[in-house]
Amino acid sequence: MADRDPTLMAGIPELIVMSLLAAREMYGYELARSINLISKNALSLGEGVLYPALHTMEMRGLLRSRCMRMDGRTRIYYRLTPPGKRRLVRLKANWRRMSRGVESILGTPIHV
Amino acid sequence: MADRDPTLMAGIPELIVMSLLAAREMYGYELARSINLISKNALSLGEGVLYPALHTMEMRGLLRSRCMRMDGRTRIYYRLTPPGKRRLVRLKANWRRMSRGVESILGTPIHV
DNA sequence: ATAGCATACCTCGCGTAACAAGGTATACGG
DNA sequence: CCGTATACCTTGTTACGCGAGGTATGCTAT
Repeated sequence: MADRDPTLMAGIPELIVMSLLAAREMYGYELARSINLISKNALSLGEGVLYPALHTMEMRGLLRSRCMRMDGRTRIYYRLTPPGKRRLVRLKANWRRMSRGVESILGTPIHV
Repeated sequence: MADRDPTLMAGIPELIVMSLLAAREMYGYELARSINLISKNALSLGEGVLYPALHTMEMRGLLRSRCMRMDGRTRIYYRLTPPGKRRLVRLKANWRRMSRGVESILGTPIHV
């Protein structure tokens, strides 16, 4: 369980969210802004993608959330669980693998 | 038309098929084998993905097909049309962009 | 001959993920 | 007290990727 590889190339939202959460606890809105910021707008997770993704991941036991009041704001912070960390390792490896695969084809002017 | 960016990160089948066809005319089965071969099995397009994709792309005017008899085999060869070439340029740029975006996040142990 | 395998094409139906659009509520500055 | 930014959420649609299955032909070995 929590061990499937859905579509080989989709699931980037899951990958980048987990990757950010590996560094530190963050809340939804913050994740959305960080993704835009760090990737220089190459990536952009709409809230209609982000929030459902967070809920699904939590339901699958990959994330844990806790409600906190900070700066007069109620926020839901998420962090990785151990299964989530394990899954992140696998997702990262899959990404690199398939990314290299795509590059190998893009950079093949003359092929066999 | 023939100008949409579907899901930001899906459409890899379309990208790699067009990328191969940019080099030379190929037929479906050959594409499937080439993708496995060149990517060293990092990528694998099942026929349930490949053939529908080819049909869709042809319907959208990105590919043209012609039936040929070769080596006692009937094959359907596909090649890029001018709109297809233009679209390939865009898809490639999108791929690089989003690929770099993902890497920027994966490689961010300490972030802002 | 003929069985079996590789080649070569195809379709149907499912699950699910990405997305847009819309909705609620609170804090804060002017 | 109004607008904007923050912060969360859901619903409905779409379409993509995929597995499973189906057809037909040519080659090779028995």
